Amino acid sequence: MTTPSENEPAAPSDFIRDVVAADVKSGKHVEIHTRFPPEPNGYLHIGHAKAICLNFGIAHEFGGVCNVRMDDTNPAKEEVEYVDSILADTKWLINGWADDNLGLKPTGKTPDTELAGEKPDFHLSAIRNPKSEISVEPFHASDYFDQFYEYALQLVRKGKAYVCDMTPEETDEYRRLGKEGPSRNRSIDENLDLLARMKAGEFPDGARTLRAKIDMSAPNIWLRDPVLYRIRHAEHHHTGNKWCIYPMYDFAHTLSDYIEGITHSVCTLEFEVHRPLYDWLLASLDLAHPLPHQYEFARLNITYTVMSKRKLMQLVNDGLVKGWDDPRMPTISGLRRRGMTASSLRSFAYNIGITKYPSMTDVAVLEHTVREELNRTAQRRLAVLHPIKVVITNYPEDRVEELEAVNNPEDPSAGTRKVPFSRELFIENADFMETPPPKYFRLRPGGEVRLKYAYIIKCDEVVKDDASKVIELHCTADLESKSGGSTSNRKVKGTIHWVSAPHAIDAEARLYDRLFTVPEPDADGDFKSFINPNSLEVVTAKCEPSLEGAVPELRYQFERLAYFALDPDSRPGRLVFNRTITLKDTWAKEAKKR
RNA sequence: UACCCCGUGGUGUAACGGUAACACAGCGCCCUUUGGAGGCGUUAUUCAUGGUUCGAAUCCAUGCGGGGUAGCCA
Repeated sequence: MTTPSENEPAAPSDFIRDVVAADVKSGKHVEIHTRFPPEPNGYLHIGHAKAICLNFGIAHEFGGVCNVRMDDTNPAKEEVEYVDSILADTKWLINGWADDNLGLKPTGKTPDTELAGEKPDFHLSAIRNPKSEISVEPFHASDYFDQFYEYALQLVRKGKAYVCDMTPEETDEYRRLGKEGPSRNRSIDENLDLLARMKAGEFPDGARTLRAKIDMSAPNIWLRDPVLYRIRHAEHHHTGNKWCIYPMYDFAHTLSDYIEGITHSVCTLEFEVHRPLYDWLLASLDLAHPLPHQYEFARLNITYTVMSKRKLMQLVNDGLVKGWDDPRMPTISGLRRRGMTASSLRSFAYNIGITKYPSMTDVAVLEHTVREELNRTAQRRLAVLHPIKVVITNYPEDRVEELEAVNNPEDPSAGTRKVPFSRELFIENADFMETPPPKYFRLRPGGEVRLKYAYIIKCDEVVKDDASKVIELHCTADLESKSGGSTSNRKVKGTIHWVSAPHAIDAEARLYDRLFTVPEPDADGDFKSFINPNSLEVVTAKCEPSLEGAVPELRYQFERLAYFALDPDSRPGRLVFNRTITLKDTWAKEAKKR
C-alpha cells in the first residue's frame, strides 16, 4: 500500500527553486506562475521533458500554475499537427502528478482589457483543472497579436521604437558595426504612419521592420535596436490571414509572459543574453507590477543521441527512423512507444538536476532510472527470442503440467500465474554452447541446468542439420527436482527460461538499441554517418500463453532478457512487443573480456 | 573578434566561509530457481596562480579551458 506522496520523489532543490522559494517567503508573489512555451514546429523531446518537469515541478511544489503556451509567431514553420502532439505529450508526462497545475484557457478566449493603475492593460488568466464540460486549449502567443500591436504603438509613441527601411543584410551589418541606420530618427508621426501601413499590407516581405530604439553601441548585440516586427505575407495556422506582420520572439515572448501573469519565466541558456532586452521591454512599457523575471538553465544533452529538433526532423525526413514516434527517437512520443513511463522520465528529470553548466548526461543514467522503476513494477513472463528446440526424452509425450510462476519477485501482491510445461520446449539459443568458455554456467553437452519453475535437465544429445547447425537438443529431466517439490533443493549453477513448444504463441519482438554508435554523434562530422545499423532487430518470439492477454498499460519483463511494452501496431492474434531496455547483463561483460 | 555565462571524481549533481558528499558508470566480493534484483567493499574530485580570512570548492583578481550570442528563427 503506497500513498501518493510515497510515489513522488522528494522535491529537488536548485538555484531556480531557491529563487522561487525566496520570492514566496518575501511575499513578492502571491501565486507562482510558470509556463512551458514550445514553438509548434516539431515534436517534443526529452530535453523538453526536462523543461516540463522543471516548470510544472515548480508550479506543483509551490501550489501554482504552469501554462502551456504555443510560441507561434513564425507562420512559415509551424503546424497544427505539432500543436496537438505537444499538448498530448505534455499531458501524458504530467498525468497523475501535476494535472492540477496545468494552466489552459477556454477555447477561443483572448485577453481582456483591464485597467492597471491609470493605463489600459491586457491579461489572460489560466484556468487550472478545467471542468470537463468546457472546451479548453493551450495558450497561444498568436492570441495576443492585437495586444502586441497596441504595445508596439505605445513604444513608437514613446519614441522607443521606429520603422526601419534597411534590408536584412544592411541591418546585420549595421548591428555588427554598432552603427545607427538612416531611418532611426524619423518622427513619431511618420513611424506611426509607416507601422499602420506595414500592418495594412502595403509593403512586401522584408521591406521594412519595426525596431526597438535602444542603443546601437551597446556591447550586448540584443540591445542594438533589435527587430520587433517583420513583414510576412503568410497564412498562420491559428490566426489565418488576419496578419501580414508578425512579432519577433523577444517581443512576443516577453509580453506573453506579462499578459499571462507569469512570475518566473524559465528558459534555456541561449536566451541568457536576451534577458537585458526582456527587462528593457518590460521597463519601457507602462505595465502593472509585479513583472515577470527570466531565469536560465542548461539544456539537456544525452550521449548516443541527438537532441535538436532540426536533426530529429532530418532523421524523420531522410527515413532513417520510421517517424517522430519511432521508439529509437529521444522524442517523448518515441520514448513512450518504447515503453518508458512518464513517472520514470520524471524521475530522470529529477535525478539530473538543474544547473547552468552545459553538461553531457550519460544515457546510462536514463537507462538506470527506467530499469529501476520497471524492476519494481513489470510483470515477469517467459519468452524466448531466439529459440532452439529441446526435447525432454524421459517426459511423457501427452503429459502437460501447469507450473506456478511468480509475477513479480519484487512485489508479492502481483501474485502468481500458471505456465504449461511439456515434453517439447524452446530455450534461448544463447543458453546452450557446444564448447563453452570458462565460467559459462548454462547448458552444454553432458551438462545440467535448471529450467526456471520446472526441472533440472541434462543435455544428452546435440542434433545438427546438414550444415552442422545445432537444431535440437535431447535432454533428460531429473523428475525429482521439480521446483517447489519436496526434493527440489538440488543446486545447479544455472537457471534458464523456456517456453512449452506446443503452447507457445508467436509475437513480433522489436529489439531496439541505441540509435548512434558514438557518444556524441553531433560533435563533429555528419551525425547521420554514426547511425547504429543494428538499432533495430525484429524477431519472432515464442511466448508463454498468458501473454495473449497482454495490455498496453502494463510493462513486461521477459525473464533474463529485457523489459517489453506492447506496441500500438499490435492486433488481436498478432502481438508486437517493443524492447524498452535490456536487463543489465553481467555475463555479456564477462564474455566481452575474453 | 566582441559581449555574456559556466568550470567539483570518468559522467551528472550536493556542500550556500567551517571534516568535499550522493547517484550513475567502473572494479572486487557475497547472495541468488532471472549471470536480473539485492547486500558489502573499493578506485577516483574542487582548472591554475595569486589575494582576503583563524579558516576558501565557496569571496576577489588574473590567466587558462568550455559553452552561448552576433536571423527580419525560436
